[in-house]
Amino acid sequence: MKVYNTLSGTKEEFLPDGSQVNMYVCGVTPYADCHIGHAMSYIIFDVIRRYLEFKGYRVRHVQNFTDIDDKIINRANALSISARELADRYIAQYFASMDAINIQRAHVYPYATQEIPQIIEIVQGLLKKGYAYEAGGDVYFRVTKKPDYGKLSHRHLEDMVAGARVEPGSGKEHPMDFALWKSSKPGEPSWPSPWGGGRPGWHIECSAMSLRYLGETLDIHGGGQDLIFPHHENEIAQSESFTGKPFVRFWMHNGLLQMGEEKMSKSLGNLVTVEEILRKFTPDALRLFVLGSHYRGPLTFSEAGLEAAERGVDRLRVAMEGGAPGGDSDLEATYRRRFTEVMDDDFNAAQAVGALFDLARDINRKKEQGLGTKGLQSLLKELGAVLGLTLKKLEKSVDTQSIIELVAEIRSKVSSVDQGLALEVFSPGDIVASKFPTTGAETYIDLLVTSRTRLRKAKQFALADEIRSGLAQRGITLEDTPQGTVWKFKG
RNA sequence: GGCGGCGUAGCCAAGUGGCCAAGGCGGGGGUCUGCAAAACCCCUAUUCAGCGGUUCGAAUCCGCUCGCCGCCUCCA
Repeated sequence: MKVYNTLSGTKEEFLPDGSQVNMYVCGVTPYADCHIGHAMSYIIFDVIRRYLEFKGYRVRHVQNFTDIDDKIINRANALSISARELADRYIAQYFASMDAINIQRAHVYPYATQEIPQIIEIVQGLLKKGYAYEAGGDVYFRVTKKPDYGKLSHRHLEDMVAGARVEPGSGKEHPMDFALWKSSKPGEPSWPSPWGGGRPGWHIECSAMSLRYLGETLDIHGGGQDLIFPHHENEIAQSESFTGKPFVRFWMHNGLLQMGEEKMSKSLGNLVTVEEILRKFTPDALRLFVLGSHYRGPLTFSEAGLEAAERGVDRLRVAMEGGAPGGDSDLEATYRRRFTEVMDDDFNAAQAVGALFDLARDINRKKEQGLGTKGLQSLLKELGAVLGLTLKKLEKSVDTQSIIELVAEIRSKVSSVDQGLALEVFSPGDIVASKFPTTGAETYIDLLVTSRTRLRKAKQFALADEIRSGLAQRGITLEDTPQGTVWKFKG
């Protein structure tokens, strides 16, 4: 399979050492709710991992939490809680959001604050080799000592220095030198070190964690494109200077989520949280929205786009319903091959999704023809799962009370039309059931559906249609099939 | 100033030298249905921002022009 490598700027043949793939994905700084940009990135790397596993690789996935930095300290101070408390709160929130959108958990989630000894060891090693220097309790990386500094982001030191926004740090030898260790100010969280009390710089934790949990050379290191510079560039500088080995075989970066004309970012304050999205759309719809475009390209957030994705995923859900035993091994093999071919080409999930829609059409076609569909349906389920789609039926909550009101309304209308019909439509047992509002809404919906069927048999179509439209207003759709009427929640 | 990306049907979007330019949403027609819904069938880009060039052949390669965006500062 081919995978695009940011380092080379081309697609390369993906050949890990053995059957194991070591994958490190940059995690979050837990100081705020997860937004859909995070969702996009982690959905993408979730699919990459799921596909590698589908291909038979054993993936070891490590993802960090940067649980100490300026933003955490500032936010914690503003809320008058400890940095630890704040980080723990948002780490819990991170897991809740990601679990909700069916992201597989990494095997290890190291915390920056729990890797201090490893970090200090690396900083000491870099000092010893002359790649770093101390300046007043801070330790900086000496970028001029690394001749290929800039190789990931494809820039040169001279160009960067020429840029307007580079400000020389007080004790820095070179404006692009970056902190490995920062001395702490009074009142800030602090860890003892050979250079005095302080805390790690932003980039060093990833070098320490990946080295400890995955070894000197990673197969895949991923994150958003916004991390290419300076974060990942600096990680390379640190890690390779320390170990003398190549740090990463494949650098993978996802495109960024855009909000209309501008990007979504914390500083612009135009964030949409995962929680907000899930109030309106299903996790599958969010996934389909993300996977509909290429992972390296930008994605523009839009409610209309998510609505389209919701309708689309509903087609896949419908294809999973019903069906008869039987298979079509040729067709199954064709789809499996098509799916694999496009995913082998740098995880072209958009093409894979296209294959799933065609597969769904073939399933529905066979259903119409009365042919066996179970084989194709289990394939759709399997390939959908590789993309992290659950294809679960929509489950929404309904207002039981409003359904009961509809029952009462319909009953009075039926009896005003024909007393005898009323008795027939709502049998005594039905009416007894309706006197107990503690019963779930399903009971009443079923009651209405049954009554509607009887009304239709009696050619009372106006009343039957009132039941249908009444339920529709309450978020429930009816479908009359040869096997009878089924109801479902509206998408 | 440096680096990188984008511009494909009403909308989203795949496609990087050659079968009819994926797929989704939307729209139109039809089948089914008491009517619907869902599903299925057919239609919805002779054309890929514009202009030149390379080639037997380009949306795909090269050049220029126009428009848009990201990174270079915390960010997935």
